[in-house]
Amino acid sequence: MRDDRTLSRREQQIMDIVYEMKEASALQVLERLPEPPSYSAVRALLRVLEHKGHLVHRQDGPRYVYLPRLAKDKARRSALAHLKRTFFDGSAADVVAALLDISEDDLSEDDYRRLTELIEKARKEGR
Amino acid sequence: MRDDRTLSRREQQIMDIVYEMKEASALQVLERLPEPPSYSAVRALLRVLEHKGHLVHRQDGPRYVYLPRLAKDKARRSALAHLKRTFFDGSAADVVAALLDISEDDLSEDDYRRLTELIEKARKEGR
DNA sequence: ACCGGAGTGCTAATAATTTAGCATGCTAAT
DNA sequence: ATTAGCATGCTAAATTATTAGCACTCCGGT
Repeated sequence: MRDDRTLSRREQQIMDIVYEMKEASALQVLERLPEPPSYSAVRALLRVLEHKGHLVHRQDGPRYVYLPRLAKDKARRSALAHLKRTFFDGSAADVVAALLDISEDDLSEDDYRRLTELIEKARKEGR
Repeated sequence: MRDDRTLSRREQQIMDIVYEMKEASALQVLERLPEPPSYSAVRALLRVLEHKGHLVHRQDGPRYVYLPRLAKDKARRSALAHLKRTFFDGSAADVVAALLDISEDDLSEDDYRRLTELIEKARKEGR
């Protein structure tokens, strides 16, 4: 294990799954891994991720259920900031444009209203 | 090299750098890598990434300059879609909320106007 | 004509990741 | 009280990734 902050390929895949599911057992992770390895391989990785401080577990009956150690909120921001910088030259507006583009289908009238409100609110607070 | 689609840790780091810079020589990548390896290690990775189809290079005088093979637009969408799903339960509105939150400082009055327009436009087209 | 410097590709060693398998413990059902 | 099932931890082997170093080429300056 070279580094505690950056993740190996499998580690990254597993963290994504756990973030998406909020929490997951070894079996649930296994089921969602592309080119899934053995069950025990998954468990080993989960243990490593916990050791590195990315996950914590709680006992759920007989088994461990893992969840991200970092508050969802922080993880979100950090991932979003990284994406914004890496792919969008740091432009929030460009992110929104792309977002609308890929989201058309699942945005309701209410969603649009909410978005507009969010922006209005930020605009007022922002100064 | 196990897989052409998923990236190893270093490969991921390098791709991020190239995306952010639009294009980069081996030396430029090296300068930006955390815990930088040798120059020749970086060159080897760049060659691998090209072989895998993630980068292409063009000759720039005596040296190679690498750039992403995938159109920026596609790469953006794909990365954004992944983030939206992984961290935001697929909710575009939640992404925007977080985005505004981390972007306050660098949004001008004009930016806010542009954002509102984008949303208006999408709303009209979306139905 | 001969460096020196800066680029390339390639290769082989090293380091890290990823994996399977085994020993063990607990629980519930026969 | 055995057994089957499913969980755990651990370890060692196999696979991948990462790296440094060498051989070579090209160019510009002495």
